[in-house]
Amino acid sequence: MAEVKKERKSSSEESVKLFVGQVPKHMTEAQLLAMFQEFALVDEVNIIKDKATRASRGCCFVICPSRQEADKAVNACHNKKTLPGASSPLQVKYADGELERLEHKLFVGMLPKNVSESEVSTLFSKYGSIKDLQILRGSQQTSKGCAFLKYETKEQALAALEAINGKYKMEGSSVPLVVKWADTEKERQARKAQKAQSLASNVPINDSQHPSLFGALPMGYVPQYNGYGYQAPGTYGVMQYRLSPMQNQHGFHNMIPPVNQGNGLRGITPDLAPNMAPRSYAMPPASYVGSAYPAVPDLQHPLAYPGGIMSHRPLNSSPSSVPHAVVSGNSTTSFGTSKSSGSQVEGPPGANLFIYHIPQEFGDQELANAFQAFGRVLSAKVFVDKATGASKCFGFVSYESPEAAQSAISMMNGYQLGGKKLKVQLKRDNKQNKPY
DNA sequence: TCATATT
Repeated sequence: MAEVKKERKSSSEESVKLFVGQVPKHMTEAQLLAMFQEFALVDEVNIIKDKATRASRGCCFVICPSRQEADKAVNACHNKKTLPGASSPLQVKYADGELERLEHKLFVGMLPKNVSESEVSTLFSKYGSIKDLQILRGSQQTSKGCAFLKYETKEQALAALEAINGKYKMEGSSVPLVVKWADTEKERQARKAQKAQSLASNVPINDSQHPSLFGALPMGYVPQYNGYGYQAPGTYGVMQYRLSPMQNQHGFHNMIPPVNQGNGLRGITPDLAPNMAPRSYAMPPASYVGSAYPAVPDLQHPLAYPGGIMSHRPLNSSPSSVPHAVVSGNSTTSFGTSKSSGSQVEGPPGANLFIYHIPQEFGDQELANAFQAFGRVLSAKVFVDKATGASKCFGFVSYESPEAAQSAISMMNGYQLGGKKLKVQLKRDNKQNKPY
């Protein structure tokens, strides 16, 4: 019955969660706690673990009782200490969403374009002292009709949110203001990635695979995900249809291949239309298509390039979507059939490669396929941009043996693939000779 | 252009 006092500091309003990277996988929470407590008050350490294997993912959360203590930990440790076994210094920063939560930042939408900062300020000052306010503006300083706003306290922000959101119309406006908590950095990135994704996959692809997207719409209407980099007033992230003349003229309409205009022809898939491959790479002789290629590593053209067959979907290719050309034949070494999931398995010293100038559309699977002729591929990883999902065009391949790696280097280094020459070399090893 | 990982 009696009020239960907050039992844990770690769940209180003012506590701060830090994200810590470059944590050796063998370290325990107790060890980390002891280490961080040398620099700041710490309530708790949680190692972030793989959901399936429960193994450490090499990072953790640190809960500090206040922002001040959290800052002490950041200042003392971030980029300043390298733990034994780690390859680079500790990364210590506010966990995703913490800064936003701490700053109680509000988004205000549906502002009339002609209202000024001071008018907004006057309205919102009724609920507390405003620490920061900016109306978002375009290139000619024209208002975008929304603003970000910070109060001194969360209570003030909440009071304003509840009093104004959906209830208050500014002078001359027929719609009420929208007030909500600002998106976190992570939510923005997610939206950005989704946008990049739809641009990459919808626009250049022939519509036969996306009938639901365009089939029922009047010409000139394209689906948009919430257009802006922030909340569109009143939409809350829901798909909506907007007229987009720019995309109609230059983006979407002109991308439809002539053969598909006006005749309602569907079902021409990229697979059957080799002329629609986005780029032309040196293709293996036709007789090799359908077998694992190369069967013999010392061919002139050691690659089975999947171009024109699967390259439209590099980002979410899965073993089942990988066509014939690359997985059959002699491969006891097929990447897809061995353990390929989860964390990167590293081979013995000298068996791990760093590869640069990987074609943009290669994913992990394509990389593995390209290198499987030289030995069993333990893992293959192409690095991608976190926000956009686009390949960074470099990656790693690990073999069981250094001999395989050497063979791959001699065959593949300098090999021209998609306009650029691959650079294939042994991966650097940062933590080779660690002290006992 | 060398493993960046957010329970």
